[in-house]
This record gives sequence, C-alpha cells and structure tokens, in this order.
Amino acid sequence: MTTIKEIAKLSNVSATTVSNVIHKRYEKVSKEKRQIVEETIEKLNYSPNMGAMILANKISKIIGVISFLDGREDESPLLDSYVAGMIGSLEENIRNRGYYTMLHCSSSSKDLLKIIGNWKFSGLVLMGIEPDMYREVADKIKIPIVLVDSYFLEKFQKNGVGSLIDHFNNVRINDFQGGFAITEYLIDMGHRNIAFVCDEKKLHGPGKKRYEGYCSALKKSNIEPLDCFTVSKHQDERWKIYDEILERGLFSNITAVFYASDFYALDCIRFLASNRISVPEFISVVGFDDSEYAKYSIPPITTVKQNLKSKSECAIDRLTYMIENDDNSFSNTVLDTEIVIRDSVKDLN
Amino acid sequence: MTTIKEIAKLSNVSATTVSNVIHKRYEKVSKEKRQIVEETIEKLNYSPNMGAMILANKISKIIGVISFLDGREDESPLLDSYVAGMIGSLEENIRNRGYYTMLHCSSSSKDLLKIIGNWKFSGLVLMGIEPDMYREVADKIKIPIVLVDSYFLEKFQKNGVGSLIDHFNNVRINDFQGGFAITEYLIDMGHRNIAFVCDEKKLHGPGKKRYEGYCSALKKSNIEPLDCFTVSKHQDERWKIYDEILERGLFSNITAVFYASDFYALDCIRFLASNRISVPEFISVVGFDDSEYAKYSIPPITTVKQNLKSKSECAIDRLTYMIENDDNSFSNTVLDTEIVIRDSVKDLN
DNA sequence: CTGAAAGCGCTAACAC
DNA sequence: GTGTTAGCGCTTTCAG
Repeated sequence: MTTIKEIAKLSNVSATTVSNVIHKRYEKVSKEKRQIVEETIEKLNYSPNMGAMILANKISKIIGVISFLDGREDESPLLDSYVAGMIGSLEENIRNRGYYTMLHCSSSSKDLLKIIGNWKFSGLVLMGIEPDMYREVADKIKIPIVLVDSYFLEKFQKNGVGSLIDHFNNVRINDFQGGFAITEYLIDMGHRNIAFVCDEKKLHGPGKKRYEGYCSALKKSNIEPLDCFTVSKHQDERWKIYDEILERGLFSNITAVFYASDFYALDCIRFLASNRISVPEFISVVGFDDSEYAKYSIPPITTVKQNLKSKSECAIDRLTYMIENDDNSFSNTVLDTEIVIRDSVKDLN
Repeated sequence: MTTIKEIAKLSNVSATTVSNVIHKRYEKVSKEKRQIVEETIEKLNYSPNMGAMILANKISKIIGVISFLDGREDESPLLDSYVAGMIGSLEENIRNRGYYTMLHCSSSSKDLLKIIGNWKFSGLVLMGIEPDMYREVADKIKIPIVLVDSYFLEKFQKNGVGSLIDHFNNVRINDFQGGFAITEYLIDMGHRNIAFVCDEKKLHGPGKKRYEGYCSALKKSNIEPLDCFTVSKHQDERWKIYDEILERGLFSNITAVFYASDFYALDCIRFLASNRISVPEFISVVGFDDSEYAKYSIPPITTVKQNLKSKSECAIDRLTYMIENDDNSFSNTVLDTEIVIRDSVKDLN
C-alpha cells in the first residue's frame, strides 16, 4: 500500500504538500509541485488509508444507511421490494458523491449509537425510524441526519413538544396528495362507493395521510367517506376475513377498493383470483407505491407512484450539502406523486 | 468519545491492560483488574474508534459486499428481489458475527481495488463476479474472499488454466440437481413435451447447469430434450415473439415450460393472461428461485427454492472462519435445492 | 509556498 | 501480570 510519505519522497516534497494537493488546497501549492505530485499519485495508484483519515480527521466519508423497518413476518427489511429499491438507490447516490455506504438493519438505539461512535459517520440516513428512537439518537450525536419516510410531525405536536417540529430533515412523499389524486381518479371513473384499506402499522404513518387525501377527494365530490378498514399483517388472517366478507355478501355496494400499499392490493387480487373472481370486472382495486407488486400483478395495478430515485437523490443531496457546508439547519422535503394508470380499474361511465 | 486511555486512567491500569481485556486475552490479565476494567468500560459506554483500529491493526472488521450483477434495464441490482434478499440476509449474518457491512455496487475492478485499499476490509463477498474480473482482483489482494453465485469453473478449465480450479471459495446452489428435480416432477405429472427457456446472460452461468439437469431428467425417462430457447431481457421483444408463437400456433405440442428464473415464468403467465389464456389449464409453467415473483403470482408458481438464508449463512460462516483462523484454503460449497409445489402445473395423469 | 513536528486511538513488542 | 514505548498514515498548526 502506497502512503503519502512515499508519494512525498518520490516527488521530492513534504507530506504536507501532498496532503494539500489531495485536498485540492491549490492556493497553498505551486503549479509545478502540484503537477509532479499529481503524476506520482496517478502512477502509484495511491488511495488513502481511511483509518488514518478517521483518526486524524474524525471524519470517515461513511454514510450510515440504517433501516428500522421490520419486514413482514420477521424477515430482513430488504425483502420488501420498496426498501430494497430505496437502499439500492441510496447506495448509488452515495457512491456517486464520493462517500461510502455502511448498511445496518434493525438496530436498537444503543446498537446504533455504538456503531456511530465506532465509525465517525459523516452522515446518517435513517429509514422509517420511530419518534422515540429518533429523539434518543439525535440528542446524543451531532452529525448530519436525514430521515426518509418518517411520519411523526403530528406526534411531536400532540405531545406538546410543538417546538420540535421541523427540527429534523425528512424526505417523504406527499401522501395526502397521492391519496387525493387516486381517489379523484376513481371518482372520475364513475365510482362512488370506495373503500380505503390499510394495515395497523401504516395507519400511524403514511396511511393516515393517504386516508385524509381519500376523504378530502370524496368530500369534494359530496360523497361521504367510509371508515378506514384495517387488515392484518398475516395473510391467513386476512384471507379468512375476506372469505367471510365474500360469503356473507358484505359491502356488496362497494365498487372500488383503495389499498394503502401495492402489496395488499395484490394480495386482494390474488384472493379474488383464487375464488375465480376477476379484477376489475367484479371490483376495482388500486394500490400505492408503484412497486414490483403492482407492475407484475395480473392484471397490472393502477397505483400511485413513489419515485425512489428522486427520493433518494433528494436525501443524499441534502445530506452531503449539510456535511460539506457544515450546515445543520432543517428542511422538510415533500415530493409530489403521480398516478400510474394500469388495468385494475373499471370504467363505470 | 471515551478512549482506551481514559478507561485506563479511571481503572488505574495501563492502556495495554485495557486492550487485553477488550480482546479477551484473559491469560494476560488478573481477575481483579479485568473486572475493574470491564466495569468502567461498561460505565463509560466505551466503544472503540475503528479508525485507530484500522491504523494499528490493518484490520477493519468491515466485510465488503460487492454486487456486480447489472439489474434488468440499468437499474440498481437491488431492484432484483433475489439480490436484495441476499444482501439483506448477508447483512444480518455479518452483523450477528460482529462485523460491519459496506455495500458497493457495480464497480469496475479498478474501483474495487481502490475501495479495498481504502478500507482494509477483513473480507469480501463478491456476488456474481465475472471470471476475468475475479482473477484481476484476487491476484492483487490477499484478504479472504467468498464468491456467491459465481459460475466459472468450466471457463477456467477451457482456457487451459485448469490448475486454477477450486482456487476460490464459492457458495452456490446445485443448479443441476434443481433442474433435474423439477423436470422429473413435470414428467411425474404426465408431461412429455417440455420446453426450457433462459435468457442469454444466465445461459453462461446457472442456466447452463439447469438445462443440463433438465436434459438429464428427460433422458432418464427416454424423452428427447428440446434445444434451449433464449429470450430477450426486454419485455417488448419477448412479448412480440410470444405473440408470434401464439398466432402461428407454434410449438402447440408443448405442455409445460420450464423457465430458468421465476421472473420470466411470471412474465410468461402475464403475457398469457393478457391474452385471456390461463395457466395451468392451457399450459403448465415452472420457474426457478422461489422469489416473490413466484409466491405472489396468479396462480402461484411451482418452482425450485434457493434458500437465501442458508446460502448467505454459509458464505459468512466460511468467510469469518477464514478471517479468524487465517486460513486461505479453498472450498466450494454446493447447496441442494428443493422444489416448491404450487398451482402452475397441470396434472396430466 | 513549503516542511518539521505533534498528535489522533490503538496495538504489539519489549522490558520489568 | 503489567506498564512503557514506538509507530500505524494522515492532518494540522506553526515556523521559515
């Protein structure tokens, strides 16, 4: 492994000069020396020892990507195609900006604090962290943090800690707008009796906003929204209930179901298919996320698109800006969504 | 950040003793001191500065997880649910063994060599690397490497570099056995005219072995295998050809198709569904991998299960063993598969 | 502009 | 068993 010292010796300069060249502090280096140094760096294929860098600098160029989302049924969170895609996209952006990605899943706050101490992360991307844990972590460290898909503005407010609002960087989509848009689309297609379905967990986060969008769109058309239906995370429980609904002919006036996520929308279509009932002829179904589940469903599902790429780009842009400009101010980014029309909605007009 | 020195001072011992306690070199420390040190470590919530560790040790406890697989259509490889699941599972195993995961995608060998130099990785997991690049990388570094899903034994042999065979650690599944088993299942179900389909790229790797398994199972039953069909990576091209096949009534004697991956099996089912043709009534379809595509297809696809968990556990077991025992011997691990029977095959008996 | 020197936190001889 | 010391590779004062 070539070191700065060797470069220095071979270039007939001091280590300091080499360091200055590396860090592009060109005001401090003459043109000639700079050129010589750059050449020998190139020739020896020098690359810095990050260990020494951390030690001297207290900065590692590592961005910690931490996922707290517990996947369905105890699996790695990466088994969820949304999370996996997000992490892949984050890695890409991090790499393109000259940082390194350290991936760490499902940790306790103690765990997390420890790993942060170990590595002197330059910055942190926290995916789906819960309010309590965020507060615990953020209080104890001073490195730039960007949250992705975190939904606890209201919670802070309700607890009377209103002053904390916006005291974090969060990148998320406009769930309200997405819920509104797709509900409006359903109304346009002639639907009046539309159900909204979500799981328990999501209801505390994005699901709530999506539901509000749904309600708002219906009210705008003078339609009374229905209460939110909740489904279990476990397929057998879900299908049991679906069985019952089907058998008893419950909710037979409903013509469309808006699922708060593609996964459940697909699950519903699969349930119906297993009973030889087809979508959208029997009932229309829409989802949310535009994940692979929606794309590769039969029929493909009309849904609300979350643009992973712009989300992750936005997060890493913000994070690197904070790191490089020593800026610790806060900004909340809300990305608009767009609906993707496929084949799971029947036109009632 | 608390350091070893502070621990030492507060415990009235030297830094060396603290270091010895941390590294569990208990022969070198008296019981009393050990206890005192452990207590203050606990109290101060000490965690080591990995930068210093790298510098002093040339060892980082980082395992580099590198993916070379170029995802479908230029996306991050993590968009493929198989790769994503694998990485998630690797991370879990790495974490459980006290190492850290650095994720890096789609790099050139130069890139890779550089990042290895930067970080003094303790070990490397290379996913789907090509022979040439592997040789280039492996020649230049001496850290433990485990390959996952690499398929180039034959290639080395053909090139006359036979002596290199087994000069690497590879963990993969027994594609031949998997291909054999599912083909035999199809035969058991009364199918005689079975097609095998694969994409160009896979054909050079796992697809080949799966095809051999297919051939072998057919021959065992005295059935002449068909040539391997290749499909394009691009959906529109695939569907165009499928259209033609359907229109002209080509291959109408075929009763079952064995796809070398679930993704294409699902794609075929989707194509048929879009033409109002249902599986398995019209034709039987099986896949390979047991990915989400197979699980959530309509109908669910009968397939060959790759156990991600055991694969990644196996890889990390091997890697940490090599690291911790300074063992650089080679061993090739081939994991058996099992078939998962679902609803995409018609019983012709 | 340039270089010498100290120090970041930890480990590994080595001497006691 | 225990402590002292030197040094890993880099950055950063601070003199020149």
